[in-house]
Amino acid sequence: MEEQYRPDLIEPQAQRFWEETNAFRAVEDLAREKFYCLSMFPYPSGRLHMGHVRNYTIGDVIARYQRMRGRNVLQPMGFDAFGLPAENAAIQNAVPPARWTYDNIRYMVGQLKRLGFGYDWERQLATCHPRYYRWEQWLFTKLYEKGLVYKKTSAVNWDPVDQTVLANEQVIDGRGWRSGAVVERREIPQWFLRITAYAEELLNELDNLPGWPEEVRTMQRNWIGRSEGVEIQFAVDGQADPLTVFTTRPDTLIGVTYVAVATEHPLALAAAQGNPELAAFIAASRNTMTAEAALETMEKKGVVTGLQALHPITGALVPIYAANFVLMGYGSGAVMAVPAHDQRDFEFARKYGIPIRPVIAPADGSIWDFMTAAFVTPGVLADSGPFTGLTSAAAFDAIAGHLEATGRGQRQVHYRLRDWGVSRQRYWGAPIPMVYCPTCGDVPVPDDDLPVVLPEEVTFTGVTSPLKGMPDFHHTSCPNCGTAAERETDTFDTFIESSWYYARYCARDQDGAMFDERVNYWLPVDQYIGGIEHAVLHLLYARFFHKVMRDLGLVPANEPFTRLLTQGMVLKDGSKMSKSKGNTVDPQEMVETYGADTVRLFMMFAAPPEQSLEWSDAGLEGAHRFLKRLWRLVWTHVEGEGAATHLLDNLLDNLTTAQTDLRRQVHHTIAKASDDIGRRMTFNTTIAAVMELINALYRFEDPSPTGYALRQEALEAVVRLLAPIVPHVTHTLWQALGHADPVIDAPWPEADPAALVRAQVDLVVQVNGKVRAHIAVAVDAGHADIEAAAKADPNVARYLEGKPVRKVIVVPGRLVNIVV
RNA sequence: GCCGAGGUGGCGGAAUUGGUAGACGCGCUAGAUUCAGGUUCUAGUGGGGGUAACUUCGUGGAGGUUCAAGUCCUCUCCUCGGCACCA
Repeated sequence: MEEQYRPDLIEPQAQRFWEETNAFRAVEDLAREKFYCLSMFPYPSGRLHMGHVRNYTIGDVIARYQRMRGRNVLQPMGFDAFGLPAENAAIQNAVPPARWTYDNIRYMVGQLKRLGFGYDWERQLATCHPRYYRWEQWLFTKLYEKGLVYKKTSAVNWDPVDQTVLANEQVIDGRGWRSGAVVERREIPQWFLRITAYAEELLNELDNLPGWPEEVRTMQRNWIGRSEGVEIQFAVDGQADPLTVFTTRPDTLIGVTYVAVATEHPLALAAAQGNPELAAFIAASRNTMTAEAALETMEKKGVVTGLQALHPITGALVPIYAANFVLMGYGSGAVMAVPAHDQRDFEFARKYGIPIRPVIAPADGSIWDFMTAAFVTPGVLADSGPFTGLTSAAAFDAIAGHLEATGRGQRQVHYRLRDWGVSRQRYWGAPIPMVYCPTCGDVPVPDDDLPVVLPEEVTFTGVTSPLKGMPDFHHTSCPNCGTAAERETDTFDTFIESSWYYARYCARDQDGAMFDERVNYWLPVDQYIGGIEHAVLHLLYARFFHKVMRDLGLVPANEPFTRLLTQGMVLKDGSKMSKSKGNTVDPQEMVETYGADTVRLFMMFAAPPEQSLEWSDAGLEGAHRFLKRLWRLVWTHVEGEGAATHLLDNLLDNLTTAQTDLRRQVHHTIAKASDDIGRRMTFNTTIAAVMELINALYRFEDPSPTGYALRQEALEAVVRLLAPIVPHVTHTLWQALGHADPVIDAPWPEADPAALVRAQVDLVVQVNGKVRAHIAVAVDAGHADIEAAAKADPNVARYLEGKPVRKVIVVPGRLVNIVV
C-alpha cells in the first residue's frame, strides 16, 4: 500500500478492474431479486455539467448500495439525442446534427467512465438511431389504429421573416431570436396523442405511488386538473349553431352578463367581416406567444362582436366579446363570464363597462362590496328566481338538472390536461410515420416500411427544416393505392423518445420487436432519479406511454417508476449554473485535479439530494482532505501494525470503557448509515456520521491486540459504508485491509445490537421549558428515580426553590421538564 | 397569473415521531510540526453579559396552540422551479 493517497493512480486501476471483469453487466436471473436503478439520460450537449454529475452520482450510490445488499442490479445509460441544440450547432458550424450528436456522445461516454459510474455499457442507446426510433414510429401507427392519434389545428409561434415555427425558447420578448421579427400566433394542423383518454387513470394511480415525493404527485394532480362542472349551450341570436361553454360554477349562471370567445373563433372571424375594429383587434391578438405564462400575465383585452347570446335560463340577451385571454385550442374556445363572482371577469367587466350582477351572497350573512372585487367563494343564491336561497352546492345540482331537463346543458367532468401535440416543424427528430395520399387521405406507414429513416447527411441553408427541401424524402407513394403521395415532414416531440427509453434498456438489442420477455424481469424501474424540473411533463408523458404500452401487452405493471427521487439543482453564487451567467464549473477539470471520488463525495456531502446544492471550491478541498485522512488512517493501521489478525470475537468480553465506546460508535454508525442510505436517501448525513467515526478513530490510541481488532472492524465498516459513494478509494482500501474479493461484492455491514446497548443515558432537565441541567441516569430508571435525580441537581434546585411543582413531564431517554 | 418548493451561525448544512437548535464540513482564531509557504495535528468558534459557574437573546416577519415549536395552525414577505415547442 502506498503511503500517499493518489487518486490519479488508483482510480484508473479500479476502473480497469471493473471493465475487465464486466463488473456491471446486468444478466437476467429469475432466481435473484432484481433492482432496476435508472437516472434520467442526458441530452448530448457536448460535455457533462455538474447537474449530470450530481444526478448520476446519486443513481450510482443507490445502485452500488443495492448490489451490496445482494440485489441483481441493472443500471443503464443512454442519450436523449434528438433536439434543438443540434440544429443550432448545425446552422452555426455547418456540421450535420447527426455527426455533431454522435461526436458529443462519444466524448460524454468517456467522461461518464472517468467518473466511475457502474453502468452496463452494453445496453447503451441513443434515441436518434433508427434502431431506436423505429419502434416509436411503429407504436404511433398502433395508436393510430386504436384511435389514440388524431390531427387538429393548434397554435404555434410563427416567425414571419424566417417563415418558420419557433420554439418558446426561441421567442425572446415577443420576437424571433434570429430575425428579431415580432412573432405571431398561427394555427396549423398537427398530430395529437389522446392522453386525456388516460386522464382518470393517470390521476387515480398517483395514490398508488407511495415512493414518489408528495410534491410531485400534487403537481401532477394539479396539472391533470380534474373538475366537475356543466357544459352549457348558449343560443346565438340569429345563428343556427349554439355556443358551448364549460363552467365549474353553474350556481353563478344567473349572474352571466357576457360571453367571451377566442379571437380565432369562427364566430369572431365571421363578425370581423365588415367590422374593422374587431378585425384589427383579431390581427393584433395574433402577436402573442403561445406560452401559458405569457398569456396569463398579459393585459386582458376584448372587443364586442356585435353578436348576442341568449341566456339559457333567463332568456336575456348578453353581448359576445372576442377576448385575447380565451384560447381556441382549449375547450370550446368560448367561456361564460360572471363578473360578480370571478375576478378575471370582474376586471374585464369594469374595464369595458359591462354590468356586474351579484347572485351569490356570503353564507354568513355579511355584506360584500361588489364594486371592489368579485365574491368568488361559494355562498347562498340571491336574486336568482326559483334558485334563490339555495346554497351554492345545492344550486349546482338544481341548475345542472334544469339545464339537462331543458336540453341546454349536461354535467361533465373536464380536465385541465390537454391532449399532447407531438408534431414539431423541425429536422432533428424522429420522422412522423404518416403519408398524405390525395385519394386515401392520411395513411400510416406500414410495419414493413419502417423505419422512416431521417436523412443524416444534410446541410442547413437557413432555419427551416432541410426535410422540406428534400424531394427524395417527402415524395413517396401511397402504401394503400400506390399513387404519388407526400410524406409527413414534421418530426416527433423529443418527449416521445424519453417516454419509453426506460423499457428499451431491457431489450435494446432486440430488432424484431419493441421489447421482449426481458421487460417482465426488469420492469418496473425500482428507483428513478432526475431533476425536479421534470416533475410534470416528462414524468407524466412517460406514465402515459407506459399505460398505453401496457394496454398493448408490451410491458408489465401499471406504473413505470416505483420510486422517484427528484434531485435539486447545482448552484454557484446562489443561482443555477449556466453558460449565459458564466458561473459554470467544469466537472472534468475538477476530476482531473482532485479525482472522481472527491467530486462524488463533495456532491453527496454538500446537501441532501432533493435540495439545491451550492458549489464550493473550498468544500471540494474539504472532501479531498477527508479522503486523505481516511487513507492515512488505513495506511497507519495496515503498515504500522502489520497484517496480523486478532479475532475480535474472543476479545469482546473484556473491553475497557474506551473500547466499548468506540465499538458502540462503530455499530451506531453502521445503523445510521444503513437507514440514511437505504430508507432516507440522505447521503450527506451518512457521510457526516462516518466523518465522526473517523474523528473518533484518530483519537482512539490503543496499541493492544484488542485495540487493533477493534480498529480493523471499524475500518472494514467505514470502507464498506463509503464504497457506494467513493468506489475507487474504497476498492483499494478494501484490498489493503486484506480482502481478495472486490468491495463492490462485499456484503453491506450489519449493526450488532449487543454493541449498541448502553448502561446509562444522559437526560436534559428543564424547568419551565428551559434547560437547566444534564443528568446521567440508568437506562432502566423509573420515573420516580429520574424525577428525584433531576430535583437533586444543584442548578435545578436553585430554580425550584420556594416554588410549588405543578407538573413533571418525563420523556424516556430524552428529558425531564419540571413546571413550577 | 396559476401550481410546487425553500428561507436556520460568516458559508454549505444537521436536528428522522412536537422534546438539548447549530451534528458534520468550510471559513476563521490560537498552539504544535515544518527552513519557509503549503501540508498535517490539537484546541476554540451563533449574538450579548460574566474571570468562571452560569445567564440572556436567537431558526425570514407578525400572531396563535402547547409543559415544550425550526418542527403544528393563521396571516405575511422574499427567493427558486414548472407552466404544455428548452431538455
